[in-house]
Amino acid sequence: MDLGEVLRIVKKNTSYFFPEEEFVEKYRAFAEGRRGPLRVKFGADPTRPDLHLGHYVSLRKLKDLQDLGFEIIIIIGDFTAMIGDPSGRSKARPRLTPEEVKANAKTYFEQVFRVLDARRTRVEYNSTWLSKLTPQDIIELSARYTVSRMLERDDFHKRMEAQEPIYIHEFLYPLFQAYDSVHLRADMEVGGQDQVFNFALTRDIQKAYGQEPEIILTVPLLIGLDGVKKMSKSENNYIAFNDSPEDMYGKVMSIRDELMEDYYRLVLYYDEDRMAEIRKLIERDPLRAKERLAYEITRIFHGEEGARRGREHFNRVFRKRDLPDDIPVLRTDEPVKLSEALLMGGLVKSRNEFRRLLSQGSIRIDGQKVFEDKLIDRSTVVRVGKRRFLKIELS
RNA sequence: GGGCGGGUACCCAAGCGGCCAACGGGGGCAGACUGUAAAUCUGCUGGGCUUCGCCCUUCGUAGGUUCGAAUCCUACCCCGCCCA
Repeated sequence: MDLGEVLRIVKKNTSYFFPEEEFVEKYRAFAEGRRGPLRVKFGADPTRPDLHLGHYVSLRKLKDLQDLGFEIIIIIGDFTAMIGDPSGRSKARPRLTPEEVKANAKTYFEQVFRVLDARRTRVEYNSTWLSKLTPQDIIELSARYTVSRMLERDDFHKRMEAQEPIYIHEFLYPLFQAYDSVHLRADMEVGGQDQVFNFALTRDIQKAYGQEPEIILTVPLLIGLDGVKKMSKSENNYIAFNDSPEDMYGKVMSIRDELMEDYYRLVLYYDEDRMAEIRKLIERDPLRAKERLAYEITRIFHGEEGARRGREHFNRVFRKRDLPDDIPVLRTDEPVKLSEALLMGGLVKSRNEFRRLLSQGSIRIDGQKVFEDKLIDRSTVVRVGKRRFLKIELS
């Protein structure tokens, strides 16, 4: 494969790729057999094993690199998880026990290896080397960077201005992450756009340890379901790998129209020719464009069959306002009040919530709105709002 | 260590003796509309109830003053800023 083609693949959908000359040099050496494959580092956060489409953007990129013959190294940050990445956050995360880390890592890999080839992927836990660092080592490491440079980082800067606390150990996060790269002699690191600071710092640290600095490759952040913030678990605006086909399809349908283009490009990975086509479709027939997007994305994770199921469910439940084919059932042997049934079925959290919904006309029995707490004395289907259902079976 | 400011519901943030379950915004939920769980508009958003009124719990923690406190006092815990 010629260099131009390699660069085209590597640079596709990146927000930041730097420095290109260093990459070219390393790649040439690799292609000419003067060195082994480039070691590409990717950090995983074991506190949140539930992967979502935002992660998919990075993983898809890694897949390309893997297919170019590079060595993909996934770092399970079990040690750094005790600190918590300060990126975009204001609170430290809780510490995890080794057992929790192990369990999380397992679910994590189940998801990652739907995209990457497990046999060709190396996995490392950073506690392996970080827990062996002595206080002297840590002093040595932290002596390579200054406080003011650390404070340049956007997150810290904002927190300073907002007069929010910054704890000293939070400075250690980027330093330890950098040390991972030193330990592995990483040639390249992949991550989201929000990792640019950490990666840049890593380059400096590597140089300070007399190593060649890693090449930085970041992918754009995917905007989440709220249409504003980046997709993340803590914002609860994400589409997870493990969402059911119905949820996945529905969630994609719920993104705002303006986001479709991003999703086509970053998630479906369409190239420029197809994007031109898609832009026209979005313009002409946004609903069809979104249906296609929802179908294609669901298909990645659930196959053709799952995508069809998701679409079918959506059209039935939301467009036609019919009942889904899979409704939770509450069995009872004597008549119950509607409020009791919904409480037991978990459709409402409290009686007060029930009363509110009732007065707003959100509760339907067999399709008919009800406004009082009726006694249910026959088998029936209750719908709360658009999305909550309960079948009550009286025996 | 000293001085000052601050800790309010899921988040941000008003309130500063009774009209406070507590303004406003965000988020969430719901209704209308629609091309969808888009957009837009509207309502609701601690719990319980014998439901248009009542009871319980909540304003960092623990006590106290008062007929009555998120609002005043005391102690303690925590955060920010400045000085050292």
